[in-house]
Amino acid sequence: MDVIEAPRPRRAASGARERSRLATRARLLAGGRALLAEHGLHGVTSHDIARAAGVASGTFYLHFPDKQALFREIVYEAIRQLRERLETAFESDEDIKVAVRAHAEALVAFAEANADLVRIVFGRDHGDVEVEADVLDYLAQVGADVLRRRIARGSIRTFLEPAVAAQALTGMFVRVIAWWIDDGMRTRRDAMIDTLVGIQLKGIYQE
Amino acid sequence: MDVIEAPRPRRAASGARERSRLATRARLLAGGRALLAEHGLHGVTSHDIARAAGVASGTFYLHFPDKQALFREIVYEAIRQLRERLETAFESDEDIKVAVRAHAEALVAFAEANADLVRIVFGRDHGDVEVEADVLDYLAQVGADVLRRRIARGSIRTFLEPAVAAQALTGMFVRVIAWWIDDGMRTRRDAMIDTLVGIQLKGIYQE
Amino acid sequence: MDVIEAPRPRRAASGARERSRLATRARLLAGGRALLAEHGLHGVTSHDIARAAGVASGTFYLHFPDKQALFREIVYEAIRQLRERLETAFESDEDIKVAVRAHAEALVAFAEANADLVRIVFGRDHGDVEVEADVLDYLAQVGADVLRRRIARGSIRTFLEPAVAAQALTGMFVRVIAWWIDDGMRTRRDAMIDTLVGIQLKGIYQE
Amino acid sequence: MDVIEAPRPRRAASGARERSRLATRARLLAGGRALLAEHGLHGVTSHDIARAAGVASGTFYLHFPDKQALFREIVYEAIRQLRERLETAFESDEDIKVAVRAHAEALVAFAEANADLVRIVFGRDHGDVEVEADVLDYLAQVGADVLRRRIARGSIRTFLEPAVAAQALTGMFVRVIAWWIDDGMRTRRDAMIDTLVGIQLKGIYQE
DNA sequence: GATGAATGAGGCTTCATTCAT
DNA sequence: GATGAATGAAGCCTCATTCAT
Repeated sequence: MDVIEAPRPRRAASGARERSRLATRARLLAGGRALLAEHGLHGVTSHDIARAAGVASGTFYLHFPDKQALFREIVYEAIRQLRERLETAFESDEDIKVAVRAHAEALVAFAEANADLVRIVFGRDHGDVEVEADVLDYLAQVGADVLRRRIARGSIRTFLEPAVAAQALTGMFVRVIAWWIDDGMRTRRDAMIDTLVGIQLKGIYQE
Repeated sequence: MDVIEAPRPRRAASGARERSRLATRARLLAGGRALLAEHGLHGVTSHDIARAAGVASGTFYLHFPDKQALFREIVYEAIRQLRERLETAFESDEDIKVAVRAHAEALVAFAEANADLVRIVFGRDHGDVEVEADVLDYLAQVGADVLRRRIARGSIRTFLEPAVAAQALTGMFVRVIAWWIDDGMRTRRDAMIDTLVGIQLKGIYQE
Repeated sequence: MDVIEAPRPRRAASGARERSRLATRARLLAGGRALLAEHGLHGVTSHDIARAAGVASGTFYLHFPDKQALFREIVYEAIRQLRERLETAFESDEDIKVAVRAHAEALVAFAEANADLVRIVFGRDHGDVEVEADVLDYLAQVGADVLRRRIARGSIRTFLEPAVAAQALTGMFVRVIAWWIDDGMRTRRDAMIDTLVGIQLKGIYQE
Repeated sequence: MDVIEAPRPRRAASGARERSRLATRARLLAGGRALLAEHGLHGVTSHDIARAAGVASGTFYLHFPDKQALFREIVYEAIRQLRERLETAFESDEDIKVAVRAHAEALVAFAEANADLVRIVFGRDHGDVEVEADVLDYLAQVGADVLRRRIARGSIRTFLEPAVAAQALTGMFVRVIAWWIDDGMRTRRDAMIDTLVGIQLKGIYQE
C-alpha cells in the first residue's frame, strides 16, 4: 500500500528540455500501456515499448530503471485513480443503498473508460508477483476500510469476519470487471450493476 | 472447459517398462508441483523440474511436449478434483443452507490439503494466460451450473444476472482462498466459512 | 594464493560423454588462450571464444560461469605450472649461483614455450583486477619463500627488507619477460639470462 | 615516448572566456583522476567523470575527444612530472651512492604525494594497452638513459645487457611502488628505500 | 526410455558519443 | 561554451528444446 500511495516527487524545473523529457516519458508510458494491455508483462520487451514510443531502446532506461518499474508506474497510477473515484462515490451519500450503487457505477465507469488499464491491473498474467500482491492488498484494504466504517455505524452483519469479507468483495469486483472487459462488455451494464449491488446489499450490508 | 475435462487417453500396455515410465512421469509432476507452487511458472525452468524429479533434462520432453503442458496437467488435474468435490458436497443435501456450507467446507478442506496446488491454480503470477482463463472460466461455469439449477428450483433471487453472479462467486472464492493460503491460514477456519456461507446465503440465495 | 593453489576437483566418471565434454571444455580453453593473448580480456567476447572453439555461444556457459572464470582458469593454470618449474629449478642445486641461473633459465624457457600465456599472465591490459593481484601476490609470495629459505641459510644480505625484495624480484622478472616476449624475443637469451642472474646474485644474494 | 613528451600546444587567448574553459577542463581532469584511481579505466564512465566535475555529460567532449584522451593526459602528465623529479634527483650528485638514494627518495616522495596517480599509472587494470606500453617504455627509456650515462663513465658492471637491466629496473620500481601504495604504505619508508638502493648499488652499479 | 551436452534465438542493459537547444 | 536527452551498437547471459549416444 505504501508503494502505491507514495506520490513520486517531481523535480521543479520545467523548461523546454524538461517538457520534451516528460513528453518522451509519457510516450513510453502510453506505448507501454497499450502493449502491456495486449500482451502482458512477459509478452512485451523493453525494445517493443521503446519502438512503440518512437524512441531508441536505450532511451527507455533513461526514464525507467527497468521494465517492471514502468509496469508498476502504470498499475499504481491506475489503482490510485480508481481508489479515489471509488471512495468519492461511496462517500457521496449516507444512504447505504445509494452509496453502494454509486460505488458500483464508478467501478464500471472506470472500467469502461480504461479498458486497457483494467486488462493490465486486474488481468490475468500479471507477471509481477509483487505488483499483483500490492494491487490486491491495496484493494482489499480499501474494502476493509469501508467495512470498518460501516461496522462503526452498526450497519454490518455481525457474522461476517471483516478481513474475509474484504477479500471476498475484492475478489468479486476484480473478477467481474475483468470478465466483463474481456468479454467485450457484452452483458448489459445495468444488469451487471444491479447484480453487484444486490449481492453487496443483501450479502454484506443489512439491506 | 473442454481442455480441462478432456481426460488424456492412456496407452493400455502396462508391463514393467510402462510402470517405470509412469513412475518417471509422476516424479516430474510431483517435482513440478512443488517448484511451481513456490516460484511460479516463470520462476522455474524445465531443468529445475527435471532435477527435482531426479531425471535428465531431456527426459522431461519424453513425457511432456513442453513446459506448459506439464503446468496445465497439474492445474487441470487439480481443478478436476476440486470440481468433483465441490459438486459432490453441494449435491449432498437438498437444504440450500446445508449445501452451501458443505460446499464451503469442501473448498476449504481442499485448500488445506493442497496448499501448493492452490498457490499454483489460484495464485498470482500464473504465467500462462490461457491456463488462467481456462481455470476461471471453468470455475465460473461450475458456479453458473449451480445457479441455473437453483433458478430452476425457484430458489434464486430474480434481480441477479446469473452470468455476473457466477463470476462474482468465482472471484470471491478464488480470492478468499488464495489470500487465506498465502496468509498462512491464520484466520480461523470457522469464521472464514461462516463468512463465505453468509454472503452466499444472503447475497445470492433467498436465505 | 589460495585461489591459485586450489586444484579443482574433477568428477570421476569418464565415459564417452565425459570425454566429449572435456574436449569441448579444452577447445574453449585453447580458443580463449589464443584470443586473450592477442586481444586481452576486454577485447574478446564470450561469443568470440565460443566461435573459436567451434561451439554455440550458449555452450560457453555450460563450462564456465562467465568470461572471467575461463580467464582465471587459464591464468591460474599457467601460474601453477610456472611456479612448479621455478621451484624445481631453484631447488636443483645447493650452490646459489647454479640455483639462480637454473631459475632464470626455467623462467625464460617457460616464456619461450608459452609466449601466449605470458602475454596473458604478465601482459598489459590484464583487465581483471583481482586476477592481476592474485598473480603478482602469488609470484611475490614464491619469491618471498625463496628469500626466507636463504635467510635461514645465512646467504642473504641483511640490509634487505624481504617483503620489498620479493616485490622487486617479482617486478623485475615480470617486466623483463613481458618485454622480451613483446619485443619478439630479439635480445639474446644468454645476455638476458646473464643480466637477470647477475642482478640477483650481486643485488640480492652475497654473490 | 613521443606521445608522452609532446607538450600540447595551448591557444594563446586568455580572456575570461578562456579562463572559464580551462577551469572546466581542470575540473574534469581532477574528477577523472580521483575516479580513475579508485575504479580503473573500465570502472568509470564519461558520465561519472562529468558528474564528478559538476558539468553536463556533453561538456566532456568539448574538452577531450574521448575517454582515453583524458586518461592519457592524466597519465602522461604524471609521468612527465615523475621523470623530471627522478632525473633532477639523480643528477643532483656525482657520487653514485648519493644519486641512487636521492633517486629512490624522489620516487617514494612522489608516490606518497600522488597516491592516486600511482594507482592509475602503475596500477593494475590499466585498461589501456597503449598507455601501459607508453608508460613502461618511457620509464625503461629513462632507466636506459641513466645506465648509458653511467656506462660512459665506466661505472656499470659489464655483464649487464643495458636494455635488459633497464627493464629490470623499471619493473622493480613500478612493482615495489604499486605494492607499497596498495598496501597502504605500511612498510617503513626507510627500509624500503634502503632495499631499493641496496639492490641497485650492488646489483646494477659497482657499489 | 534415458541421458545430458549442445544449440541459438532472444531479452536486458550499458555507455560512449552526438546534437538540438 | 554548456547542456542533457537521445542514440543504438554491443555484450552478457538464460533457457526451452533437440539429438546423438
